[in-house]
Amino acid sequence: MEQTTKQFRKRNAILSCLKGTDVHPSADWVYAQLKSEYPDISLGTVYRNLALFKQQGLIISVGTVNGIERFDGNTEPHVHFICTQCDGVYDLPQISVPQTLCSQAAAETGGRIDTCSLTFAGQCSRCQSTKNH
Amino acid sequence: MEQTTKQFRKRNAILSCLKGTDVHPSADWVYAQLKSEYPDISLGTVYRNLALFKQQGLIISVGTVNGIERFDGNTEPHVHFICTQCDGVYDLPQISVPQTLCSQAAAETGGRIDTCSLTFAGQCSRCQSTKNH
DNA sequence: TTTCTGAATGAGAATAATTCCTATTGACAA
DNA sequence: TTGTCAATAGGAATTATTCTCATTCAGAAA
Repeated sequence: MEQTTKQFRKRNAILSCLKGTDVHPSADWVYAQLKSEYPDISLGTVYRNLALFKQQGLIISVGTVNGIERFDGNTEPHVHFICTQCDGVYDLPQISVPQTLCSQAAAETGGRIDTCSLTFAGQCSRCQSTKNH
Repeated sequence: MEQTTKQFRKRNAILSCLKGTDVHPSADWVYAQLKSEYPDISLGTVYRNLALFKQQGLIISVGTVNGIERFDGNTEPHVHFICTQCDGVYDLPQISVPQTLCSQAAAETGGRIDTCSLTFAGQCSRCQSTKNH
């Protein structure tokens, strides 16, 4: 962890925000969260640091949901579920991709495999139980 | 298949373009492909029909690669590999997601699951063999 | 202390993928 | 012929994201 001097206070706050939530937030969500504690934080700073963390492997991208990129502070391999109605992104911790699949993929491509992402999409239970008027 | 009257000529051409390629193209790629045969085709028409086909289930979205959405005319469940260097999207036809995983996912979410997407990312063999100067 | 250098940032401009708007055209039915 | 409706072209509008640049700050050097 970097120092907590004023120089890195916002950067650390952005990373902590990612690590401390399971909503798989967008850049704008992080920005809104930190706005109260850091009123002068800039959206550009959030984007800049998210790109940095992603490149450093401290966070991952879940992909885009409705045209907006979503991030995940949990870099352990795990499976996601996306609700196409409320745009919520959820973890499915009980499921994992068999290691054999990754090996087979590596063999089939003949190239190098860095990441693997398994994502289900549908309608979450909350949206299902909500009556659509 | 819809009629091949002039009314649907471009619409059909867009769908045929998707069905007849394995490059998992972007809207702009489709537009460029059809431009020679249909010089007055509009990019808006491509976007409009891609959205329509996606909604009708005639094509699927592979997700965004470098901020650009990529499509696939093959709607059969299959696995993808994305090269992060050349942005190429490839099929991995020898791999498939075990049906048990989908069942487990459905059980774990408690909601409804519509789609499942397994995607590997890395560097394709062609990019690997290309020397980076 | 003072000066220098480089990283981090805020603010806003710029970019670019995608969507929206409107007039036009064509197919078909009455 | 007339009316209606869907499909389209063309371009404007939107918006998530990136870029630019002046400023601030921390730490090293003098």
